Amino acid sequence: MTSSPSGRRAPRGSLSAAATRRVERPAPLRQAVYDALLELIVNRTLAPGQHLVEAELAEYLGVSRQPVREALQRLQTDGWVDLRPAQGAFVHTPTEEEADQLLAVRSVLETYSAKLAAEHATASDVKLLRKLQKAGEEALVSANVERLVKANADLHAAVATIGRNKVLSEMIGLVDRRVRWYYTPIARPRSRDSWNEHAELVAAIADGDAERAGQVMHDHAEQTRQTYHDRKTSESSTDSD
Amino acid sequence: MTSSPSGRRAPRGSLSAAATRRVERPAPLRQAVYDALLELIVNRTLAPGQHLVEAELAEYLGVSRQPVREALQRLQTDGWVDLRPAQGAFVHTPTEEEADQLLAVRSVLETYSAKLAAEHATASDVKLLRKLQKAGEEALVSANVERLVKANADLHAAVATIGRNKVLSEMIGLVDRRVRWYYTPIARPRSRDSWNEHAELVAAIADGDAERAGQVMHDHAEQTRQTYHDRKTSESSTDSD
DNA sequence: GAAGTGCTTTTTGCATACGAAAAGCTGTAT
DNA sequence: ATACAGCTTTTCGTATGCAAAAAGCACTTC
Repeated sequence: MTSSPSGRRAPRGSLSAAATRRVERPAPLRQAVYDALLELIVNRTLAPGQHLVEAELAEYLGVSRQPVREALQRLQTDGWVDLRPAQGAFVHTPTEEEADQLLAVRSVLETYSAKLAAEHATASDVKLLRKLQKAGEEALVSANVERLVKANADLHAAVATIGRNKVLSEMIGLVDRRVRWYYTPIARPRSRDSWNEHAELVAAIADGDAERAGQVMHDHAEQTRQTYHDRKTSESSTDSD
Repeated sequence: MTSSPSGRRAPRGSLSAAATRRVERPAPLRQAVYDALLELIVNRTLAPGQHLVEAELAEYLGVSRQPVREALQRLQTDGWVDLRPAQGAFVHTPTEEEADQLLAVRSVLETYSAKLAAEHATASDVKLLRKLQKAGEEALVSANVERLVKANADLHAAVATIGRNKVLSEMIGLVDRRVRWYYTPIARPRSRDSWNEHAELVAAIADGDAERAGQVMHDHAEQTRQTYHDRKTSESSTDSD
């Protein structure tokens, strides 16, 4: 589709090695803005419900309103901000109901993803999973929440990738990021159990046992969901920050 | 058109009846453009792979490039066009692989949706489903492909809505629309069986039998997927349009 | 003192303008 | 005749400008 050896591109001379690496694209500004804003939202610099004024963001980021607008629109379709017709963008405020719905969908998608992974995993795939598992265990020991969250995300992403279904991977990526956004503040308690379950999952995938992998992932996801609810319940009284 | 005799907006007095109906919003232009372009893509006026030039679309639709750009970006995140960094938008060309992946994801999501529907369905929900089922059967008799496709979409959308999971509903909406885009040209053959399966599904939901509803929906989706593959296989020789 | 009304300010939505990159074309040299 | 190089044209990406709508504020009135 893209590469025709003697085709229109490939200006002059024969380049071989550099062919694989896509020419350094000008880096679309809107993408950078999107990433920057997403980061600000995820790390709570921009609080839920906050009104985002295009001009302010533009000045803060040193760009014009245009790329900011475009980034905000994508942020909307991805569920990070709400774009009210003539009022602008507001950081999305997650409701308990929505969080639960996301966790439910995540459970379903991840379960299927685990099954696919078990069916497709090669030796090197398993090797990668074991490496990520190890990284997770180490992060667990270091008690570094941020590292732990990242390790968790990496493992799940790897499983999705191994499943060889790009559509599914992308969806899981979207859902997981939002779940993590809601969930990060309470990610600590369940870490030990969580990584034990991960180990089981990796084992099932290594065995190529799709049914078991699916079952383990399902239980894992439901555990996470349960933990979220427990937290929420005990939350009603504690009024931190 | 939006004229309210005593002022543009009810300030904070006591209005009761009109409170439910949101004041007619100015209808964001980008949304209209999005809908228009999506329509053009779905009905093949804009062919897969075609290069969409912003200026052309803008002139054709009688607007400036700005709303067109914004619409194109949303179309990208929804998977309808590919936005190449410095080259513009191209109507997405669905590959067989991607179609299958979408059908697989759809199967998983719809199965869960059916389970939820069975758990949540009220008497009036069932009534609605039966009405939609009837509409589908009638469309089947009329042999009107377009009507049939719409009836099918309506039923599935209704099931999703009854499941009371908005996140899931939206996802199903996105996936289904794309599946239908790929699938419409070959929607005919399986209609009869398809609606028999629908009837079974509605019955299971009416019984509140989540397990059975899920099973029926799963089989239904997999049948669709199978049909797609069969078509594709017999397609290699026939070279229509 | 409270409520309503009109005005001002702010902010979005859309349009236009300009610079830069990419693609295509033409001319020339081998 | 072919291939390369430079130029031209097209089209995107970003910035800026302008009008309309919404929110906020102060004033007036009861």
